[in-house]
Amino acid sequence: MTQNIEIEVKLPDFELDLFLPYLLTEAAEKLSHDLAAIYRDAGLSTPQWRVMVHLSYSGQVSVRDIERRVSMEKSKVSRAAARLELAGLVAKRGDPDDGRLVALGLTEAGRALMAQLLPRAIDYQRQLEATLGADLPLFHKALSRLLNKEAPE
Amino acid sequence: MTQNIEIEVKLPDFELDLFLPYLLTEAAEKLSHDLAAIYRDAGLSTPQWRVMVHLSYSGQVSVRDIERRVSMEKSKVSRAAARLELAGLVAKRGDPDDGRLVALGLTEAGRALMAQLLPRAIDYQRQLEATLGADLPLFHKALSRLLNKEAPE
DNA sequence: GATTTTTCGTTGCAAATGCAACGTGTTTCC
DNA sequence: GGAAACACGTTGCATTTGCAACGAAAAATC
Repeated sequence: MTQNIEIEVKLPDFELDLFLPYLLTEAAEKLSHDLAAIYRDAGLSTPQWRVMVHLSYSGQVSVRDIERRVSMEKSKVSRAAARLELAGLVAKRGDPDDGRLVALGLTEAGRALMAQLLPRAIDYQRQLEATLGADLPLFHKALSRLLNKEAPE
Repeated sequence: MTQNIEIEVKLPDFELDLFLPYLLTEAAEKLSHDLAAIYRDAGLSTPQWRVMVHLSYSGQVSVRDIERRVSMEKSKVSRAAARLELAGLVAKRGDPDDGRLVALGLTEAGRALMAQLLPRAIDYQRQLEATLGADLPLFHKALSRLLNKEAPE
């Protein structure tokens, strides 16, 4: 007859406050949330904002280009672009050379909107850089190391 | 009679690759994605994982506690907890002192699972720390500065 | 040059999300 | 002690999301 022994499994110590995936997520969500105040009044969602930003400093661009550059699902890009077109901020044409591609570009209204929003985003970036001060280059270096690190296993 | 002059709105230069909200989001998503490989096989979603982690180093805890501590919507916590209970990983009791509160805690099965998963998460953290090397303390400092920075406006 | 493969963008669908509203229980205030 | 205000956790609902599947178009293969 075996005894019924209650074994309390011992868990390793774990400091959530030092856990980098958690910390980074927190920081990213905070910055994105604060930034969103800039474009939300203009009726833009976050995916729409990202598309607009990309179109602001690129010329004619396909959905696939944005997908790769901003790492957004192509369906997300597609839907964001559709709404931006409805709002008159983005023009969507077929690429004359390749019938599969769509050529996205800002309309004049889109450029006018971004001419208002981008300076505010740049200003926010300046504030963040000021917050980091002299540590900024090192912070960038650290981020790019994390981004380029290959996945484990 | 006014001339119809096409004015191309000039947009300010904008380097997405240096934009901190974007960079942080990228890095956070990458780390979270890589980490998810550890708990996804166990059938845990990300919200469920977060709840499990919190319960691993706290005792009996209410939904509100988790909401505040891990900054997850209470509905998200509630639904994650409901599924964890169904899976037998979490026990949900009413708090005897306060009838509104729910007392969440790991079951033995839950502790056993986390005893498997936590070391792997800790190992992943060690890899990240190794990647950052001597810059780790400064990186932490930078992150906490960004997190504590008050929102503009 | 016809056929198979691949690429691109959209859409259908199931699941997840955020928010408000609700029921229940507790605290506050008179 | 009763009424109003508040806190907690769940649920309903509209919206968003990710993924797979699809049709159209181009590339690759033979």
